Amino acid sequence: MTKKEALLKVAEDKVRLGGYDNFSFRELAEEVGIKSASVHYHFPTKADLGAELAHQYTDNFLTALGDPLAIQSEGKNPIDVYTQFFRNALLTDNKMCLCGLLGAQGESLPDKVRNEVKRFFTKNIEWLKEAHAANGESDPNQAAITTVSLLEGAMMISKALDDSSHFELATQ
Amino acid sequence: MTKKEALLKVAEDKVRLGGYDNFSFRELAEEVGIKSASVHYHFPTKADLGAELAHQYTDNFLTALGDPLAIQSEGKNPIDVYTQFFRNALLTDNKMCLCGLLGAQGESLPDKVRNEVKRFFTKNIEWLKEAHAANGESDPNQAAITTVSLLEGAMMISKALDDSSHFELATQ
DNA sequence: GATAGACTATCTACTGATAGGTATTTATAT
DNA sequence: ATATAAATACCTATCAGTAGATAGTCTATC
Repeated sequence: MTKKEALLKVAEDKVRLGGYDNFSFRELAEEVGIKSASVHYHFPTKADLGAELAHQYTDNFLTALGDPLAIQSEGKNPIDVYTQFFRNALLTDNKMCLCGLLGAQGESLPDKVRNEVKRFFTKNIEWLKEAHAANGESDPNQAAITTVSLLEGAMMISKALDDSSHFELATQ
Repeated sequence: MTKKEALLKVAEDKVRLGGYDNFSFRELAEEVGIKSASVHYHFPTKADLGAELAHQYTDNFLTALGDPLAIQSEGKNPIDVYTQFFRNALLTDNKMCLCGLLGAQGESLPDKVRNEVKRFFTKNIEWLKEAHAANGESDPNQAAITTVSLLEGAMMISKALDDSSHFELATQ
């Protein structure tokens, strides 16, 4: 893993725990074993780092999800698969969705970062629309927005109350 | 309005826009017309301010909501009333729910603040359980958690995409 | 004269950012 | 093949700005 990759990894953990302000160049540098000035070589500004982090997070998530139609053709319900990805993020990582937290902070973020967060949700809703359409939902758009809202909200409540059984109840 | 009340009001706006780190004693002082050192007279530490803010927010919200059974006896569905309060918070204030944002940031907050956020959600779920029970729901607890999850999530998505029509769709 | 609510002045710690230097590797031109 | 140029990835040193917090002082009110 390159230093740059390591920086993004450490930053992701910190942002998912406490938001955009929950990491500093000095902390990242220290955990990775370089100096804070060197972080600026890889990411000119903090906004650049945040934007690249959200962009990569989005791409990784969508790649891992795969294609909703392909999932369905394997006999699985794509909505269940989607839900399972959120459950894993909460239970395995024990952390919030990166873009959920950043989305809530939206108005205080640099434009660059906010745009990447928007991209995350736009692409997620597109994916869910396809999935709900494939399931024969009468209003795939509404179903998509409801699904992502419920999952992000259930994550938030679980983190707030520090009890992931709430996620299970809300997604049954 | 006392200076202390004014401080809490300014702090609430800032937290609801960007989270716990989105205000400083200096900013609050300036907007209220006192010096930052004087803020420490009213709130010894930032954690004290944050905790009192969340506590008051919770009390104000529950008081405004009223009693679910009383609402029902007026011929209204308490869940619709609850939803309307969230809608107002989003549309009128154009801001996130204070405890939604703080809840997502949970792990990076001082214990004092986190406990007040927990209190908000615990009390909200209690209220919703009563409301769903009054509505004859078979599993009021699950319904309560689902309701608050969906509303908080819909708020988050609306703020992230800067489009409150998502809230309307998700809550239909 | 005691208390409340402000003040001035100051502290230490940390923030993101910049300028400029040092190896090391890679690419290009002679 | 060798000299030169350029890009890579780090470094030291430092900056101005801001953070939360404290000690001690003043003043008005009760």
